[in-house]
Amino acid sequence: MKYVTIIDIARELGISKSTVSRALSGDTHNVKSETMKKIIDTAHRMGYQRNEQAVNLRQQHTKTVGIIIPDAMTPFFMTFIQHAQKELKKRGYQTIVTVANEDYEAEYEYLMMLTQSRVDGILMSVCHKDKNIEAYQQVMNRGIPIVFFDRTVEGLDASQVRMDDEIMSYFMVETLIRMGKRHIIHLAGPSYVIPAVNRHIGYRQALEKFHLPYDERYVLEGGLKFHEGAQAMQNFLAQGLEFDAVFCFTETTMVGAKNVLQNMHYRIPEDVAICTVSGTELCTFVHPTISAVEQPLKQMAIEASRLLTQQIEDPESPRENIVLRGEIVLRESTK
Amino acid sequence: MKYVTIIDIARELGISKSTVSRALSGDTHNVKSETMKKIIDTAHRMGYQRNEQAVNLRQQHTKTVGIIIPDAMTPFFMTFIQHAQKELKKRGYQTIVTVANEDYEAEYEYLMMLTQSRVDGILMSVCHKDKNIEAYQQVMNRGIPIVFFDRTVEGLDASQVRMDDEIMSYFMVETLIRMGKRHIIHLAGPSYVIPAVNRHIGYRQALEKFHLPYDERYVLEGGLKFHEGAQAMQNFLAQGLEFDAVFCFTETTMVGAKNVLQNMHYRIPEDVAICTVSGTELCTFVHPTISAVEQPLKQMAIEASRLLTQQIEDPESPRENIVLRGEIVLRESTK
DNA sequence: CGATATTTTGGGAACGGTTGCGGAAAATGG
DNA sequence: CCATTTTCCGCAACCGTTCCCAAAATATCG
Repeated sequence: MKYVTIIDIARELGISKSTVSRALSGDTHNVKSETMKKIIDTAHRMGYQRNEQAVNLRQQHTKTVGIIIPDAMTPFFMTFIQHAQKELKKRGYQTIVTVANEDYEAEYEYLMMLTQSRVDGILMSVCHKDKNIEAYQQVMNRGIPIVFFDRTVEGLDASQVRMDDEIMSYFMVETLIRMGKRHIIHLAGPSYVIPAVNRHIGYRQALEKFHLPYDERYVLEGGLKFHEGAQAMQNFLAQGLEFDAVFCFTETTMVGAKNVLQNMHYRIPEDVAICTVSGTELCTFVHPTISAVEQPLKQMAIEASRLLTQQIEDPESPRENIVLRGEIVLRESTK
Repeated sequence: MKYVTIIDIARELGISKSTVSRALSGDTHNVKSETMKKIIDTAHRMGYQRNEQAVNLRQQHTKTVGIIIPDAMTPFFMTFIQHAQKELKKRGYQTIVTVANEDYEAEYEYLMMLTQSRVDGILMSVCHKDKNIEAYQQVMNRGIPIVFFDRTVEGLDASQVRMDDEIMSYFMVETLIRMGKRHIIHLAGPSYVIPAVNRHIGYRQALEKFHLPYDERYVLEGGLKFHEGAQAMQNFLAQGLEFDAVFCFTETTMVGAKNVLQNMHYRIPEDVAICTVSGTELCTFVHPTISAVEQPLKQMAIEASRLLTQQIEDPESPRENIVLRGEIVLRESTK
């Protein structure tokens, strides 16, 4: 019913809690190996588990980092988190992950909750590129480092890790064009998410490079969720415009759009090619499999974790803006 | 750089920290409203945030519950967690979620980590029905309640929440039979996960009820992961047996099997009907949409949270074994 | 107005660890 | 065998709160 403490162990052995503490933290230099063994044995026997709260209070750090993501349903974030947790653990940090669910007010609350729990640093992908910047700044001013990944933020003195979205989008669209596609829809994302705007830029640049007209009617605001992608596609279809390819800014809305197309009996890839940025394993689960720009998720997670722990351990360490190279994987949807 | 404490506030105002503490915890009965106002104002002005570690240490509880799930990639668990977090928050508890990744040794480690962090209770879906039972028992003996959901465990004096798997599976297979299907494959799960065995039972009962032969060759051990489902399907196909429907024990492996079928140009539902237990939104994302038994996820999360907090607050409160009713949703894959 | 009741405040011991400092005991050296 | 160094251990302060108890301030009443 009650947890055993070092005092219990000390009493059991008739020694002081200082010695017990030292032994349990492996201070071989200051406690006789014989005593050490005795202490460790009884600690084990009594089922001792260090009280993290007490240690944190005393040490003035928690050895845990908070992670805030906008969405838990996209495999992208979940995979990132798995990698980050692994890397962070390797570096001696626990993680608390929170999901803002695309709601920047919830994001703000989680941010406060995490600082209140005294996390040593925060890894985050933001809901909205400007809504909470003052809050981010405030947290950083208090000495809690934040590293942003993927859905980053502008004008803050913080480290960031992201993919080369413009370039990869450019290449993806170029691929479509070289396949002979001439009426390429861009299922874009909201203008308040930075990767969305970068991917839109890449799309536009590719069209320009190949002297194809840039037509606003072919740029769909597809939101972030499955049903928004579907809705956008339906709206486009209602206009009756000619098209032969869809370039999506992200996987989730791509699936929505794809479903609408298939329900209308468009054949993929015969009638219309589809591809997306930020594809994950999900692109191989659906039918047909989808060509995608894959993010170097693991590397992103590792770099972000490195940057964060580095800055936790040395607040003066320089901020870095890391842009990683994505990779195009062609599948059935663009045959 | 440093957090402000109640002592800083007390010093600023020339009063004692006791009074500040009382004011900040809203003890209107013991502090003059005037003083209260003054304290709250300066606390706000100085950017005070309560140190949770200190409070936890003092209060001997953390007001947080740990959640352990076997997998983060299945929408089922993610959705459950979202609901549980919401409900738990409503009841005044924070959550720490950990993902064991189908590895019971990792699960054990997370269990230890959570008790070390002194969570007040644990909500979990296990990796393996027997591997860690002594550990669960041990944790519960220490007075930390555990409530199991979905992938439950046998022979423990713990509350559990799950769906009526046998019955729903029975009905789903019955539906298939009534449609005229006579060679129904069961893509089963590992025998160490309880819902998998229950769903298998339901399948078998339906066959018996309708006097269809139960043939071991039609029961595929499909594992838990996408590729395992695909592999199992491929193995079955290699045997060249006749079949007209597939009843899957879970969504993830269903998608794997479905892809194999579609790659082999089986038409769904014309050539073969497909359906699954534990379907989520994902079943509406794929093409064609998939008939499924849907779990009352929200209700499961609410019940589990209620049971857990109840037991945290009153250790003597009786254990409950809640079996919730699932719902069959017919879609394109069984037309 | 003094006595008593009530409200409001302050002092200080916990909670469970860590750690600098000093002293006792043991080891080493001459 | 004594002086000196080294090893090992205990004392006590501290981290930021809460909360019991007593003291102080204020209100109530005959």
